[in-house]
Amino acid sequence: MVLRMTNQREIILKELQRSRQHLSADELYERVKKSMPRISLATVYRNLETMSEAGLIAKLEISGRQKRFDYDASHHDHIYCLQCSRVDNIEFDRDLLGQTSPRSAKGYQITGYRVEFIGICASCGRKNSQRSQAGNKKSNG
Amino acid sequence: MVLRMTNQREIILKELQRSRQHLSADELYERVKKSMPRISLATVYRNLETMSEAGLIAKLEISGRQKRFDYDASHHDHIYCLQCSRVDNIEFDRDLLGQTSPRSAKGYQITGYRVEFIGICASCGRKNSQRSQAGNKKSNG
DNA sequence: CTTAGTGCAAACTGTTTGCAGAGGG
DNA sequence: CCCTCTGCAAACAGTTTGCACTAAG
Repeated sequence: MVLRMTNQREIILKELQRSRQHLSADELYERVKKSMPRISLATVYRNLETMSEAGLIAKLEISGRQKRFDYDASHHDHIYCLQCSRVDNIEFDRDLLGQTSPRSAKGYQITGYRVEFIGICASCGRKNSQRSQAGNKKSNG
Repeated sequence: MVLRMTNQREIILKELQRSRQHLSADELYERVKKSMPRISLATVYRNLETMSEAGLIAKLEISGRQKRFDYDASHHDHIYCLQCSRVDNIEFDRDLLGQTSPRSAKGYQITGYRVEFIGICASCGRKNSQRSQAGNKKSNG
C-alpha cells in the first residue's frame, strides 16, 4: 500500500502540472509518450487513478464527457466549452449557494453538490464570429 | 424528418412515464422487453435520443455516470445517490444562484450552469445504519 | 528480497452505426 | 408508395484487468 514514486508516475504528474490544463488520460498519454515512448495507456490510467485517490491531483467528472484530470487538487468549480470540451477553472461565490441549498431532500442525506458552468470558450467564440461574418452574404443554415 | 409514433416509441415513452423514475437505457430496455420481447437495445437508444431532441423527455448527463432519462422534460435539478446511483429531482432556489453566478469568465461566454446534488438516498442510509449497528460490537474497518 | 508497478493484449461497459428489410402515414 | 424506423451484428470510445516481468525501497 506504500506509494512508490516511479519514473512513470513522476513524468505523468509533471506533465499534468506543466500543462496547466485539464487533460484527459489519452491527451496526457500522447504528451508523456514523447519522453517515455514505451509507456502504456493503462499505466497512465492507473497512475491518474492512484494519484487522485492520494489527493495529489483531482479527477474531474464532467457530465456526459470523458474524465479529465486537474493538477490542482483543491476544491473548486469548472466551466467547460460546449464546442471543444475544453475545461477551465471558474470562481464564484460558492458559500452563497451553500447557504441557500437544502440540507436534505426526499429522504436523502446531502453530502455535497457540484456546479458546472457551460459556455463557449474564447477561441471557439472567435471562430464562430469569423464564420458568421463570412456567412453573412449567403444564408445562415 | 416527421416523427412517427411507432409501437416501440410509444411503449418506451409510456414505460418511462409509468416508472416515475430516472432510468438508464438498459433499465428501460429490460422493462420494455417484457411487453415487446424482440425490441433491440439500439432501438431504445435511438428513441430516447430522438424523443429527448424533440423535447418529449430529458436526457440527464450526470458526472461520470451512465446517462439517464427523465419523463419530465421541464428544467429542474437533480440529486444522485453516491452508493446506488439512483437519481431524484431536487428543488432549490435556482434564481439565487443565477443572480450571483458570473456572466463571463476567462473569455468564456457563459450559456448556462448545472447543479448536481450528491448524497445518500433514504434506502442506502437505512442499510448503512443497520450495518453499523451490527458492526458496533466489532471494529469499524 | 519483497511487493508495488509496468507493458501488453484482451476484456468490458455504454453507446453508435451500417445494412437490409418492415411498417407507419 | 415512400421514407422513417427497426433488429441485428459489428464497431466504437473510454476504461479496466489478468498476466508475467521489472524495478523501487
